[in-house]
Amino acid sequence: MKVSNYSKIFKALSNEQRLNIFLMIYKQCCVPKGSGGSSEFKTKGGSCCPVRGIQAVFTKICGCMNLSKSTISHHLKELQNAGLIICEREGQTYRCRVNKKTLNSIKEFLK
Amino acid sequence: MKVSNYSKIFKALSNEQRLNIFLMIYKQCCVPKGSGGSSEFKTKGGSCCPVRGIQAVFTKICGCMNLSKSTISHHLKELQNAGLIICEREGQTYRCRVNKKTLNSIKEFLK
DNA sequence: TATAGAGTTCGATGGTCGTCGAATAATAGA
DNA sequence: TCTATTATTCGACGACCATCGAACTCTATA
Repeated sequence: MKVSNYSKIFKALSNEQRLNIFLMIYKQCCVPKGSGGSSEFKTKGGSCCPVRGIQAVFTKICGCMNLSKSTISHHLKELQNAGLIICEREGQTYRCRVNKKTLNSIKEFLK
Repeated sequence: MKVSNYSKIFKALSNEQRLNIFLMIYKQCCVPKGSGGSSEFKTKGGSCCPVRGIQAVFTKICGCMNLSKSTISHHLKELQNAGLIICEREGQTYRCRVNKKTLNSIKEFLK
């Protein structure tokens, strides 16, 4: 993979909100709203519900973040373009999962 | 480490030129000028000289990239702010090395 | 102290990014 | 086919980023 490709991947992860979305998909759970001060990324058991299985859904992500739908749609597209996630329509909803191939090549790159 | 911290690190690596500088320091060698098309990051034996030891120097970096001194200075600062490299003045020159601690925490983060 | 070399800071500029709301498209079910 | 729900696209806008050249500072040495 070219250097420019890796920089694209890093760019996709360089926005905090987008990184949160990625982690949400990665961990199949939601970030607490306004958790800026916490010292670690945490799962929340309250109003933000974990997503079953290996896939997170657009609507769930929207419900967990203070961002408009259009912004989240945009961020998901960026993550897809970078090859970090794979998304599929499933009826009316939209399911996303992490692309482990890309994740592995970053790990390899940083070795 | 906070999510926002990781996004900062990724941001530092999100610019292709800056990533090249980082790799140059990481690999203690220089990128060939205009190697955009190559499929991999390569060392060049020609006009771009490898830097001895574990440290790369400002001037060497300048000599290997088509960027102004001020731009390179700026990029080095960004890499420092992200904690990716450690720089020290040594007389008239400037030596940089990779901060392995940060590199390790990214690896851990992506695990 | 004068000079040269090495790196930094500053201000400007064109380009990209993150975000929004509104309008639109796609789908499922009544 | 009508309606509600879900997601996408569009246009706008302010903020941030990458880059440059010029001016500056710092250090070593003649």
